[in-house]
Order: sequence, then C-alpha cells, then structure tokens
Amino acid sequence: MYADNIAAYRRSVTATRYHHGNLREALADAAVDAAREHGPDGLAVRELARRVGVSHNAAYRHFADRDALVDVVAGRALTGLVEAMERRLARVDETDPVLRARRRLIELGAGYVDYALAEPGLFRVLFTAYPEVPGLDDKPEGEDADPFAMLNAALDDLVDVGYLDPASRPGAEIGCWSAVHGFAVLNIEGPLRAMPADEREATLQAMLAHIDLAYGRGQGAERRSRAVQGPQDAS
Amino acid sequence: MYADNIAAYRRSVTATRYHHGNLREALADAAVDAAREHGPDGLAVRELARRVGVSHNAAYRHFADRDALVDVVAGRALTGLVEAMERRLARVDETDPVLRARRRLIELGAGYVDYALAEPGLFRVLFTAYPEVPGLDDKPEGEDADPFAMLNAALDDLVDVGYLDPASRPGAEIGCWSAVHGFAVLNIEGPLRAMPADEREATLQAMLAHIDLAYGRGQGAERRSRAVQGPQDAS
DNA sequence: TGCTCGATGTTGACAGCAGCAACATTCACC
DNA sequence: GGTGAATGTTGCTGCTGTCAACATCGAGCA
Repeated sequence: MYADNIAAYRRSVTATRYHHGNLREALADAAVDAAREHGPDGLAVRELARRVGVSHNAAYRHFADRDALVDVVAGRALTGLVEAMERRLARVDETDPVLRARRRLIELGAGYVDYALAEPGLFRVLFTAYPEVPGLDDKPEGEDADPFAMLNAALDDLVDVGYLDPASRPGAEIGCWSAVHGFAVLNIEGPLRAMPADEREATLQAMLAHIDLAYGRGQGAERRSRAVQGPQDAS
Repeated sequence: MYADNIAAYRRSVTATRYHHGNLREALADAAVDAAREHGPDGLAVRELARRVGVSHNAAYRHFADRDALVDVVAGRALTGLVEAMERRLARVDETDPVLRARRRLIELGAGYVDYALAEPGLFRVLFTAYPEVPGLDDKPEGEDADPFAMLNAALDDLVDVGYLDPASRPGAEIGCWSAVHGFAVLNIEGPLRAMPADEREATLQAMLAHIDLAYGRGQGAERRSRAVQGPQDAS
C-alpha cells in the first residue's frame, strides 16, 4: 500500500532500517569512544543512542541498565591494560635470570602507568567497575590474563630466581600495585595532573627503581630485621 | 492584616522563619553528612535543600553552583585528613633522631590510610576536587598545614638526620604518596575493598616498612648504584 | 517612626539524565 | 503464509542542575 511505499522509499534514501542490525556492538564502540574522551561521566545511555542514530530507549534491549554498559567498557579497558603490560614485558631481553625477573617487574609497572596516562578515560571507567580481587589467599585463578595475576607471577619469579626473600613475598603484590596505581591516579585525575611529562617519567622510573631495591634480597634482609617497630594499631 | 496573622501563626507553630538564619552552615553540614554516607554522588543540591527544609534553589544564594558546595566538603575533608595524620605523628615518642624521623614517616602514611578507611566518602570527595599541587620545584608554600607539605617535611627530616641519601630525595615524596594513596584507593572503592581488616592492616604495615627500608641509606646506597637499568622510554 | 533597598528564600521553568510501560516493526521459523 | 519473539520507538515519571522572576525580611537611613 501507499504507506509501505513511503516507508520503503525512506529506507532506500536514508539507508536506515528499523532494525539496526548490530546495535549492541555499535553502542559498545560509541561507549568506548565517549569514555576515552570524558571518562565515566561521558557514558550517558541517551547520548550514546543519539550518536548511533537510534531512539533513546533502544539500548535497553541490549543492556539491562547503564551499569551493564559501563561493565562492557570496563572489560575493553581491562584488555587494553593487559596488552599495554604485555607489550612492555615483551621488550625485556635480559638473559641473566635475576636481571630478567627484576626488569620484568619494573616493565610491568611501567606498562600499567603507560596505559593509565595514554587512556585516562578508560582507565577511570575500569576502576569504577573493577571486580573484587578474589581471596588473595586461594591462588587458583584459572582465568585468562589479568593484571593482578601478571604481577603475582612476576613476584613469584623474583622469589624463584632468589632475588626476593620469600619472607617478603606476602603482601608484596599489594605494595607494588598500590604504588603504581597511586601514581597513576594522582597523575591523571589527581593533584599531580599538571606535572610535566619528562618530570613525570623520571619520577616514575625513580619510584620503580626503589620498588626493585626495596624487595631485593641480600643486605636488605638483615636490615629488614632491624626495621623500626612501634605501635601499629589503628587509632 | 489577616494574611500577616496567618503567616505569624504558621511561624509560631512551625518555628520556620522565612530566613533560615544559618543556611550556609546548615547546608555545608548536611553536605558533609551526605558525603560521609554516599561519597560524591550523595552531594545533590536539591536533596540537601530538602534535608535542611528549604526550597530547592535557596542553596544558590550561598554557593555559586554544585562544585562550590563540593569544594566546601573537600575543604573539611582535607582538615580531617591533616588531623588524622597529626594524631599519628603525635604518638611518636622516640628520642633517637634517626628512629624518630623514620617512625614519623611511617605514621604519616598510616594516618593517611587511617582517614581514608575511616571516612571513605569524604576521602573520595576530597580527591574529586583536590587542587593541583604547585610546582613541586618552588618550595615556598606558606599555606597552613597540608598533607603534601607534611610529607615533604618528614622526608627532609630523614635527610637531615642522615638516614635518607640526599640523592634519593628528589621524587621520594611522590613515591611515598603514590604508595599510600594507591593503597587507600584500592581498599576503599577498588578491587581490594573486601579484604579483611586485620589482613589489610598487616599488609599496610608491611608496605610502610618497605618504604622505610627502600629509602634507607647505608648498604642501600651501593646497591642502588647497581640498580637494573634498561630502556626507559614510554611506548 | 516609617521607608527603602539589599540579602535571602520561593516558585516555576527548561533541559538532560535513567528507566518503566505500551506500542510498532521486522525477522525467523514453523 | 502466518505467528511469535526480537528489536526499536514513543511517551511517561521522577531525579538532577541551573536560570529568571517574584516574595519576604531585616538593617540602616530619613
């Protein structure tokens, strides 16, 4: 009938079918773009629908709510973070096992910060939706690569090659993670956001070198036994 | 006239004067309460006005916009953070200058984390509105106590008493800040939010001990000269 | 004493957001 | 070829921040 012809004509002209065909992917892509530009605040369902050229509620056919969309972006950010860390790892060509393990820990941290500085928006989204790290005690992760597992593996290597005192191993992953994460957060959205790039890089390298040395065996071990002890209860 | 009488009656009954009398303070207090409970997201101008019993726009007579209100809360949070750090500092009763300076650095970090864990909502608000740290080069702060200045003072003390190698001093403040800030962030809103309190405390103390040792002089100095070096450019 | 003006508070509007419900279109399969 | 499920749209509610116009009040001046 006539109305159908009009509809068909409009379709042929605008190339806009009623069914988008790939809306879920298109929304996810748009969400990643928005998050890169504006961080978590850029993830507005209606705005994304507008960008993709679809009505404001269509997204809810593919995502339960806004959080589900954020989770998808966080997943992509996680992948990017892992890739950045792996890129750095791959550059380590030391042959000496000890030097190699030490270098790998440093590069892991550098890769983490690399990603945070290169993709601050995605990095921020990632940490609004980061899953709880499981037990810290029960090792069996099984999952595919995640940054925390990579860090643990690097630290275990340091123990295996005899550089890291096994007694210092517990909690080391949290110490390392805290340092690089804090550095990243302070630099991308925090009080250090205006630090010049070269100064930032030098400071990061100094910090990573201190981490390397802090967990070094040898003279450190006996010094560690003389660590200052004092009242340690919380106030 | 009649209307006046009605108004007067309502006033006497509800004890609600047209002019609140202390709206700015009342709003700020309500904002702090809301931030304590729900973090930055709890700071909704309309909701606060509702709580204080005033119309939704009255707040704009006292705060230019929502950000101005957030700044006030951040200011109070900053005060709380400084107090928590000072409380911890005050507990150090070592007499030996070196041990005293080392202990003070550790307590500073512990106080920082204390506050973040005790007031996660306020801590988060603080870091959505934290001012840029000035130059990092030009010392003359002049301002009243702020956490970064306290940290710098503690590190300078460590140099003065001969524990911290002056060559290691530059950037040390960022390394220390990053570690405790990262620890705080990961633990209050991040992947470590479910860690048991006792384990958390032990891990923190281990990290602080490593910071203490990482910046120790002596054997560390020569080891530092042998630090692993490698390509350090960002990808 | 009474008036006036600035400070303070209110009402009403607009726009953007998340999300629910009812309706429309299309596709895939029987 | 028809029918039901999947997908997309329209319209609504209620929340938010913010602007503009109006109302009320208190302090200071005539």
